[in-house]
Amino acid sequence: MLNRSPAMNEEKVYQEKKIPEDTIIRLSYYLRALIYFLEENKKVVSSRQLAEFLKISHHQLRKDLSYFGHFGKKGVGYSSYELIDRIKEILGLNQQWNVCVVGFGNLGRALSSYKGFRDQGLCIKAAFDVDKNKQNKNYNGIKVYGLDKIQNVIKKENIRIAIITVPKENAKEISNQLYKTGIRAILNFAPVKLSLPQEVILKDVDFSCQLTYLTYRLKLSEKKNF
Amino acid sequence: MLNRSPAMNEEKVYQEKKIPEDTIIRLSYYLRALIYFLEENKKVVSSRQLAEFLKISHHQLRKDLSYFGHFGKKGVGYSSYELIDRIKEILGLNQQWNVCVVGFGNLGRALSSYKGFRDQGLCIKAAFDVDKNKQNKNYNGIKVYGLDKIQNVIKKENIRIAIITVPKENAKEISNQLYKTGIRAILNFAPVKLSLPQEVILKDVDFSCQLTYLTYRLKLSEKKNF
DNA sequence: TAGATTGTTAATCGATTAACAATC
DNA sequence: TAGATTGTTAATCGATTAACAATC
Repeated sequence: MLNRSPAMNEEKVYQEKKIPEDTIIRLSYYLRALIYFLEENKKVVSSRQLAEFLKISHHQLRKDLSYFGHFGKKGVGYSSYELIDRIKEILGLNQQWNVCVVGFGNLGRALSSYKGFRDQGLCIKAAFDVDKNKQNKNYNGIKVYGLDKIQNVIKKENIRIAIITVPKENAKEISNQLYKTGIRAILNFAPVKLSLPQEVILKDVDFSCQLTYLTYRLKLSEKKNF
Repeated sequence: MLNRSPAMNEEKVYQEKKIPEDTIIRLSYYLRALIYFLEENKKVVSSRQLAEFLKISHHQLRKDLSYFGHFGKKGVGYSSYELIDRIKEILGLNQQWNVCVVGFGNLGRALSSYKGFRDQGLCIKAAFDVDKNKQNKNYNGIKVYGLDKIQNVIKKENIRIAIITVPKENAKEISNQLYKTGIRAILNFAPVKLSLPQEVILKDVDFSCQLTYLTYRLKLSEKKNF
């Protein structure tokens, strides 16, 4: 690679192996399962039990965890409570993350009131929308601002993550604006490929694609049965 | 890939090579890009142009298409119009699919009014909710029914795909009910692992997981800068 | 101690990348 | 013909699966 920045070499110090994105996603599932087991008063769980519950292989679960350290006791299993803590630490969920939602249509509203976020340290601090009628109102404790307030509110509320739910025509411009205010992590629901510098962590969620995968598979299984 | 589904052996008879799920998802992106290019009056596109637009490699694009046939002209490229048609055919988007939404909260409403679906042949025909206040009303042309009407409406409207947006506590029961009425494809937004027979095509969408991936990466890049 | 279960290494599998012959 | 681009085969890369030694 040209122009390798010094930070690149140091990275190795912190992380020997590249960790698959799927592993990270599965970590969230492990966390959820562990919380469930703890609620059921299971204080120790084995990789087999967790894996069975989540319908994956126990090999994979142990392999995933092994990227990050040794969390279990051989012959015994994992302490639910401890492993929850460790996974939260790995995922960065032991701290609070302030989030904003840009675009306060149906989807923006849905995400703003989504219960699952808050107990993960994900805190939606503000929403933005062009529509004057929506502005300066509270919705489930979340205030809606005009787009011109993006810069100020993000700074003031120390927001690090943005969720884009604006129409696809406006998504690119909004994403650039967010970048300028210092946002480096975006969850994008607009069906467009955003053009942002590499340093931005970008995740696309695309409903149409997912539904279309279903139609593909349905069509396929029809062929099977003639 | 997460949660690879096992029904693969039988498919082999009808389909020589196993096709990666990611390839199918990318096909949706190719389709979208092609539609964009056609709107811009580009009647012929090369794999390089499409790939550049989507920020993937042209090798991958051609490889993906090669699973399904030969759609281009060597030395020339692809006819946008033709390739659109072929991809729609592959994905099953040349026919209408009737869909229902179970759970008419914010998210259910958001999906019901999502514009991107209809021009893909995805037609939301009905919604269901426990809340009596929501029932028997129209919302953007979509009627909301009580849960007791699931069986009847799905049959009557010839619905093949269900979207689950109920709270996690109710998702499993709803999914079983849907299975009993003949639904074999489900897009599940509830953060629980559903237990359904293998034949059911199931796709989970999990907002928390995706956001958490962002927190993980943000935390990681912070470490790098020391 | 015997049984159970972890953590890690090795083997397998599958997907992506690259190269190139075919051909428009 | 020369240049461009596809489609496919081969090479590489990476992730999953399996096996097993370590050890509670």
